[in-house]
Amino acid sequence: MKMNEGVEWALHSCVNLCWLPEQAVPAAKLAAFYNLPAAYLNKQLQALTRAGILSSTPGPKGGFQLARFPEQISVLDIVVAIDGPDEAFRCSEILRDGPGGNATTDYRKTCLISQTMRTAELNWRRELAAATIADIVAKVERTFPATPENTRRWFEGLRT
Amino acid sequence: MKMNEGVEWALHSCVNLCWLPEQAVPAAKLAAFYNLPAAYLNKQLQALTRAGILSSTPGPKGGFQLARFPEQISVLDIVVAIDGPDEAFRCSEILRDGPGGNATTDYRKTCLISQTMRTAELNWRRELAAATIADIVAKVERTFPATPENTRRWFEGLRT
DNA sequence: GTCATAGTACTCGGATAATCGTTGTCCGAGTACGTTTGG
DNA sequence: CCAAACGTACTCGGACAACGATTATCCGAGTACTATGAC
Repeated sequence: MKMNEGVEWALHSCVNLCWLPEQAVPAAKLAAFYNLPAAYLNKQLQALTRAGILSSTPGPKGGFQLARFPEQISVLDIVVAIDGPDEAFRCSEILRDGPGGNATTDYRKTCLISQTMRTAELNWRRELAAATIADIVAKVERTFPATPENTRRWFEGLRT
Repeated sequence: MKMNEGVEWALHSCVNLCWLPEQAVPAAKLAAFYNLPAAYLNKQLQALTRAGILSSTPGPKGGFQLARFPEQISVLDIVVAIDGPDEAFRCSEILRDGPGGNATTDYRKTCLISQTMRTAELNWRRELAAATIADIVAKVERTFPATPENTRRWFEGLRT
């Protein structure tokens, strides 16, 4: 079980975009900040755009920027946008193929093993849905007060 | 993010083994119960054996059986045995490659994004660690009282 | 001097390979049982 | 009749392929800016 690596990149990029409001940042610059492969990060940002988390503008002075307020972007939103909506544990309803299996019943709901795995994963999703980008940004600014200004300056410096 | 499919098979097989105590059940029979590929299920049962969850005996009248009491086998134990111990979200510490990155600090602990993902996943693990095979068996017996006897009879019938 | 126009550089976007992990299969090592053979 | 040895069938165990998803890369469509030339 391995989550798509792009989730980490997307989360960090969204946090950085919070500190660069009112401007579009190209994928190449966001990638250069962490020395990431630019083309691949671009692919992830495209997924965020399709999900309505970012908005993109092509051409010179173009790039990506947040499409919503940070308070309205949950960590789960980004995970789903990059990693897909499917659950990790997928009940294949093997009880149906066993003796006494019924073709009509939905074993995803009746099977107690499925229920156990499902509720655990649902709570995981709930926790990630409660955490917003704004929360993370606030914690970073409280823990490392210099980070926002440093980040802003780094991107400004690259701009020249 | 997709969990190994064998986890579901392993969980169901362990529950079935609870109803067949004092005897070794070969992988082929456990697979036939759900029409699963026998050789591949065997592979998963091997992993459970390596983890100390099952004990195996080769030769005629051989097979697998629980190595511990069902109360001492958590769902997490089985997940870890089959799917591996690695976490789904793996912080690659990209902050180190960014400006102001330090080579000595452990960003898995300081990075707030990593913390958020980590605690959510830790809670997920905690929940699965609290659920034992005995719990699931008890719930099944309470919800479907006929299942244990039916299962036992099915395996006995195949034995002839 | 001013405006229109052509050119250029830059950006996203999707289509296209390479790599890794999961899925699936196979054959060999070892064990217990049944059978046979000698005493 | 009894016991020991042999052969056979069955099981796990790990090594070996096939498939699919993730990872990575590249080129084309479109846009805004810039430079140039005509009026």
